[in-house]
Amino acid sequence: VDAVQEPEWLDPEERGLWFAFAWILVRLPAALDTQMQRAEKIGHFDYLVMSALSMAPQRRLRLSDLGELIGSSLSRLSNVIGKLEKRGWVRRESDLADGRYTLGILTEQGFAKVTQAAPSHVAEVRRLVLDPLTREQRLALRDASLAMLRAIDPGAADAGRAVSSVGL
Amino acid sequence: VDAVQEPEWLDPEERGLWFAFAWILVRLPAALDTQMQRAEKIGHFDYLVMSALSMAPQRRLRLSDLGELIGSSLSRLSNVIGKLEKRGWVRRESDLADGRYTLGILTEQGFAKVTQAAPSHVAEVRRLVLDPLTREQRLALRDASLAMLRAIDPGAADAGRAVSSVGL
DNA sequence: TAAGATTGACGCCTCAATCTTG
DNA sequence: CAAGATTGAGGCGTCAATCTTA
Repeated sequence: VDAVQEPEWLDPEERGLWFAFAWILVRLPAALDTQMQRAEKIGHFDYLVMSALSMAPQRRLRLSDLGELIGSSLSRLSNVIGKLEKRGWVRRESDLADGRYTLGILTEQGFAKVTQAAPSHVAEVRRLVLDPLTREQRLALRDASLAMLRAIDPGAADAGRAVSSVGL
Repeated sequence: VDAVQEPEWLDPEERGLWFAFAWILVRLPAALDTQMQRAEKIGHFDYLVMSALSMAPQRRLRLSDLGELIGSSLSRLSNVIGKLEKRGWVRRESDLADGRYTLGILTEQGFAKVTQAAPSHVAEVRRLVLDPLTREQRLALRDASLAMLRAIDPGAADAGRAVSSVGL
């Protein structure tokens, strides 16, 4: 245990936090994704894309805006949109206002799918995140998240707020 | 945890937490991985593997134990060990006590690499997680993490403790 | 020229099938 | 057989290069 003893190492209290939290960072996303895949036959990220579209006016968004909103690269998004197109849940359309943009548009079937899958997702978020925490812990976790977010990317605070208008 | 009658959607307070936290779940691991890749030319997961080995007696571990310790599948681990072998940081050896096991053994160069990379990693954890939080927030985040961990996998509480002896 | 979008190459992860050892 | 480990196929993400539109 004394193999790596840097002057800059973490003290026991810091380690207690970091190890517990690091496990969450690994396990929680995996758990959410597995649940969505099993229960609804759709990946968590795909669901996020469709969820964002479902909340947007006209259920449509420019791909670049959508990417920014959910924190995805354009190339990843392009592939996912292609996949969702094949499933009949999303279609593409060139933006009439400016041909450089491509609109991602949720189809009726896509909207139906999101509507069907949402309760399952919400239930899982409740089960794994909300329910296990006390009200104080929930508030602290929110504040801690915002504080870390500022450290990670000072410009992302706005994006975070944008997402919250979407309904992850 | 079978909730009897949960609302289908989140109320504003719950959403405030979930959106902020979900953003962390996406950004923080990516930020840590990018930093390790840039600064030390090694992925976060690879570092974790070598770090675990560096703490073990004789700097060696059975692959199955190592996988359990850091929460990795055997196939993923096998590939990573192969990669680290090519870099000269790890070598394999059959377990003399039971030939079914394979030992992953950290080489001198591998140990040197971990030792060199550790301060950089710790500094980043401090910068993104520890420093932005108050002491109260750190304690709350730890407790919240443990509570969520129990909900995700009741048996993982022990694993979490095991990792904390390793020095993620 | 710049920004949005797309594509292909490459690497990584998961799953299932397989090999090995006891 | 059972457990540990390895391998190959398939899906996915990133990066860089390219195409398109303004």
